Amino acid sequence: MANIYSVAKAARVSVATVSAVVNKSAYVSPQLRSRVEAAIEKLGYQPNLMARSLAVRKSHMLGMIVPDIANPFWPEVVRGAEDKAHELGYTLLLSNGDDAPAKEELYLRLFLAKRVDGIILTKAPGRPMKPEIAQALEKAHIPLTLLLRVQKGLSGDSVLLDDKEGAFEAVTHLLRLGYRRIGVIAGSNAVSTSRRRLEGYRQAHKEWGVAVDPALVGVGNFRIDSGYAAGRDLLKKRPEAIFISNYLMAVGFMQALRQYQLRCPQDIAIVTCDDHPWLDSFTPRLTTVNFPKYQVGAEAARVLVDRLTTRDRPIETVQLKSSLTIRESCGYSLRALAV
Amino acid sequence: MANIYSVAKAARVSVATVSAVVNKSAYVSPQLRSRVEAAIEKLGYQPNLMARSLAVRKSHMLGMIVPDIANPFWPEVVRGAEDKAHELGYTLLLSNGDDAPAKEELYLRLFLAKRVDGIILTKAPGRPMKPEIAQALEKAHIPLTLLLRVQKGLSGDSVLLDDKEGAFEAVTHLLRLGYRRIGVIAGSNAVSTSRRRLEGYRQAHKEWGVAVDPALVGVGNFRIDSGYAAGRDLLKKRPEAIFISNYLMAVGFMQALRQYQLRCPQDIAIVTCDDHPWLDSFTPRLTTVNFPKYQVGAEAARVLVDRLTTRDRPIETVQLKSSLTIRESCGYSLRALAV
DNA sequence: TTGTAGGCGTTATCAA
DNA sequence: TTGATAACGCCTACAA
Repeated sequence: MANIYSVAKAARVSVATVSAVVNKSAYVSPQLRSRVEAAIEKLGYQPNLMARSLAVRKSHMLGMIVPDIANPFWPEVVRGAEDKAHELGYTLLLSNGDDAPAKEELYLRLFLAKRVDGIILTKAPGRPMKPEIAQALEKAHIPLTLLLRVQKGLSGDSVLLDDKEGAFEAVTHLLRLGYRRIGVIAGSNAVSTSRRRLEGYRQAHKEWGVAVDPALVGVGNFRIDSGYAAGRDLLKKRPEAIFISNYLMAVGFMQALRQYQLRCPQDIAIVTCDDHPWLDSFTPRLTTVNFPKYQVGAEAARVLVDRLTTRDRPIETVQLKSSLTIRESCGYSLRALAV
Repeated sequence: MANIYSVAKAARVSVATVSAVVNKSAYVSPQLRSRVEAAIEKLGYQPNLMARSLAVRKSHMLGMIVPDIANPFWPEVVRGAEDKAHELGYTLLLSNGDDAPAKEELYLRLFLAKRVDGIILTKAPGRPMKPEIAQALEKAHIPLTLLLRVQKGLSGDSVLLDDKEGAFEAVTHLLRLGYRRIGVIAGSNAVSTSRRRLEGYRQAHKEWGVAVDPALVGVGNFRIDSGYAAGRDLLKKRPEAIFISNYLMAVGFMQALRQYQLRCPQDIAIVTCDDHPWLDSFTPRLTTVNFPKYQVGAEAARVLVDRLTTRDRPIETVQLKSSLTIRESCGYSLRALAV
């Protein structure tokens, strides 16, 4: 493939001149410029970005670790991040950490070796980041922006959701409809997101002066199986309503419901997290806490690139707002009169 | 960050020796080896993969263009491709082409500039690939593996689905249940996948000696809106059943159904393409043509890397098999006696 | 305004 | 067995 020397030769100029016209980094006389441009055209010259990165010591690549792109929560987030990254001139390197610290470390090391300029990380729960890795990141001046989850020991910019407020609204909605025995299926306690949603659940109860029955608090891991398992347990305790911390666990919960031949919302009301376009079309139509997924990803890329391009800026924490989308699964239509 | 010179100095050896131990590319005496290893450890040395790529003229990166990661069909495919790529020592560069030729060209050029070793492409419909780009790919020896869709003028390895057979099975299932006025919502005719699914639909009718009513053939673009629009039109023609070419259009169709206050499967039976774990949990439970999405992605990466590592191999075309997952939306339970 | 030359971090080819 | 040294393709002072 053509390189800068071949176009320089073809245009009868030096490589510096070619570089100048390619990067518009210096004035080049019209004659030379057009000769260079003609040569570029003729040879189909594409600057080698790897070589350029090596020279300028900037890869213009961003690493991103999400738990699992196959979990329907993430695609939109990734799409947002990718769109914004490209818009700003960066390429995204995507990895699935599976919430496993070992995998996360593997990918972090890969990012380090690839000399990405920055990293968007949704931290795996459990083991905190290895000091060696944290130091290497530090030494290489590779900034981290935390996505959704925070963890003590990890500092940096972050873009978060209003998990607590979202859960609070959701559970308040249920309380307002008259439900009192409200269960919850939370995610792992090791994840800040889960903890904050659980706090929201508790806070709502407190404000309404309703005691939380500990037997109605279930814990899962954000995957379908765990929603099913937690659902089987919880349903024995006869809750009137339930708040579920993400979509996949809600799917699992529905399986349990089906098995017990219970109907929603007649036998039990449901409010879940994460909205999806298709929820409108199937029954029961879920009432959900709707997080701005695309925007989360876009903001993460934006914040990270800001950090990269303007130095000495204070740490930035953006918190995006959720909104409650009310459909039938919360029993709204049945209970409306009770409001 | 430490480079090969600093570890060479720290270990009092030459860079060649360091390189040899890092890559195990030559015998190094135990003494020197351990000195080098100690230095690497101490300095936290990570070889710079960009520099290495420049030197060996291999980036170990694969470009991948999918229409839209936010369309729930793709995440699993991408996950499969990513897992396999990593397993084989490659990194995936993901881009969303939005089925827009202009975007596709943009990303193809980016891949070219980044010197990816190979490209997995789900071709956008419409305009064929620009000759200049095709030639550049050719000249740079960057192989293409086609994902799901073929297009005349584009050659190379490919991994495809048995679209026609899948659709044939689906529609045959409906015919077997006794439906005769069976509609279809196909994807764009410019996409080979759509055409083949439509062929399957026609073939099934032919084999059963049932004439296809042209008024029952709708066309969309794989997105929700188009499913809704096509649904509104089609429902006026009073089909007894319908076959829909992908999940998102099925979601749109359900909206139309809801608007007309029609029930599935009592008023109309539905079979769609693309299965998802959550389809089990919501009503109507869709009968679907289940494509092995993860495997599609994994195979694409595998085929591409095979092409990269063993030369002079014949073009490979892998075709993966679908299977019909029967639930209630096809009216199976209502019609079972009729079989 | 244009060109020369050194550096970015590796690998690979030869000598020694 | 080890070590110089020339690529790899580009950028960027610094000179002219």
